[in-house]
Amino acid sequence: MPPFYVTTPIYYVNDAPHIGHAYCTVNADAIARWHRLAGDDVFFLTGTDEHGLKVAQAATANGLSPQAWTDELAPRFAGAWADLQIANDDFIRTSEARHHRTVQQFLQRIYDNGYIVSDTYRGWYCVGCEQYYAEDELAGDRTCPVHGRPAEWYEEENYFFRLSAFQDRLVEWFESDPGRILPEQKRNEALSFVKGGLQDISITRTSIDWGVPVPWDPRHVFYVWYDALVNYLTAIGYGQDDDRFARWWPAVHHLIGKEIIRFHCVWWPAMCMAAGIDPPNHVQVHGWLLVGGEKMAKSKLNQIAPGDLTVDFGVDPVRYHLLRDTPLGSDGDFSYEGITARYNADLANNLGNLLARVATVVGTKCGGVGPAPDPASRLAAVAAGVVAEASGAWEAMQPAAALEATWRLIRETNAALESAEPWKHAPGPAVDAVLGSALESLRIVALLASPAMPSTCAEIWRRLGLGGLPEDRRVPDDAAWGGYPGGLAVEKGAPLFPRRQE
RNA sequence: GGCGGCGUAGCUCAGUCGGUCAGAGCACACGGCUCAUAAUCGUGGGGUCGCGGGUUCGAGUCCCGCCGCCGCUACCA
Repeated sequence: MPPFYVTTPIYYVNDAPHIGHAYCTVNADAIARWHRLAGDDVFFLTGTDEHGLKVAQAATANGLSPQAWTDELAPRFAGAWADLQIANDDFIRTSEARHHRTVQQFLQRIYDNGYIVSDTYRGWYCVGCEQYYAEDELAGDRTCPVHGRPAEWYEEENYFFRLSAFQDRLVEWFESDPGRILPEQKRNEALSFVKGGLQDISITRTSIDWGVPVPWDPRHVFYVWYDALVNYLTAIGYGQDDDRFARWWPAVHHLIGKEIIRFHCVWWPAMCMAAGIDPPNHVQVHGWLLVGGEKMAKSKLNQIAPGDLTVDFGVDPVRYHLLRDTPLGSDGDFSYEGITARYNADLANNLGNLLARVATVVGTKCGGVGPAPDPASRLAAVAAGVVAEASGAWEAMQPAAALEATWRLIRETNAALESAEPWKHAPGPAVDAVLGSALESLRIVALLASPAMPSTCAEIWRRLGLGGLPEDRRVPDDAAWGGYPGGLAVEKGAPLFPRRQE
């Protein structure tokens, strides 16, 4: 089985989980589920980023140690993902011992290779913020934009990563495979940044101690980004289990938001090179899920918690909407009108209603026993085309396109019923052929849509009378026309997606 | 300022190498059906493919200019 390693960024634990986080995580989950369905050996990783000044400050403000503080916060993310039926294989926290060990090993290696050097960091520093500011970030008279008091000129001995040494190799990496960073626009953005020249980066801090200690100089801790990125290696046994590491690396797919392109497409591959391992195979960049045209932010009070939506719409409809309405790469704008429209059109009217009408007619014309599909049905060709298109789209990390293709089979099946009108005819082979084919379409839809809506598709599977779960099947083999055996008891059940008013 | 991108039906968007490319879904209108969650099916778009030039037998699809919008231009988790 080919290895398929997919990651989300580790989320900064000081944030509350919101649908922007959920957007990325659900996409990664659906893609992971698709690859499991395709028979790949999948490892899906997410987690939390817990170091850094702001976390330490928040902990202090709450009268807790940073560790105790993050122990309280991390489960909010893990819990949010459990609620959304996210099937991650591991959940990593950067404060874990295993991660500290890997960071130290990895960065020691880079140090030994001569790519981390001691140098002096100079800049305008605000004591209140405990932070450096670039010249143009400061207000008039070089005052801190937050505190309004003058920043001070500081010089600090720091360790620097020699990013500048990797410009040529990074360009080579970018150009060795046009699919390295997708979509192409983001790739070009990152590439032009690299071509514009790279400076060395300060990667350690002495001002705080909530972080991973620098092994060769314990007065320092690593700057959060330099420890955070390494999580992708920690979880697959870097330095601990060489066979395991070799199985998953560099066959990785990093799913990230556009705001962290530089870290993942420039710093990270360079760090890997410096440590003597291959850079990641693929970085998939997604846009932002906006609310009212703006990025969600604590300060704007426009964050929407996933739980607020799932209580109202259900888990699978929320997952479906996130996957279907915002293709990876572009920004999306979340709205209740948007999710409601999608819910009614695609889930209630098309999918839910199709299952209901077919189940009813199977009940009246076939005594509730689902007939076998017609091998010569017009839908067979439609289904084959849909399977091919949806598969291609999932492979290309385009869940929206995959689902759009899948829904074409639903529409065609509704149309086929309309033209055959089995409810008007006496029971018999002709009616059986039409209804069996409709059931077969639903079976294939349940298979293809299961990465997006695992619970719903399992329920459809069950109502069709099929044993096991869609996720136990394999594509493309089990998506071939004719897989529905017939002779199974079909259950109508309550509406899968009750239509929503307004 | 520099580099890059975008501007196609009311809405969200597809449109590979220039020649049925003027499309899909939603919304809307009309008609059919009444098995189904007032769901579904069919039919309907006089859209200057941002504006103006150019190349070509022929351009959303290539070139130039203009207008409008957006992203990046480093040490922020």
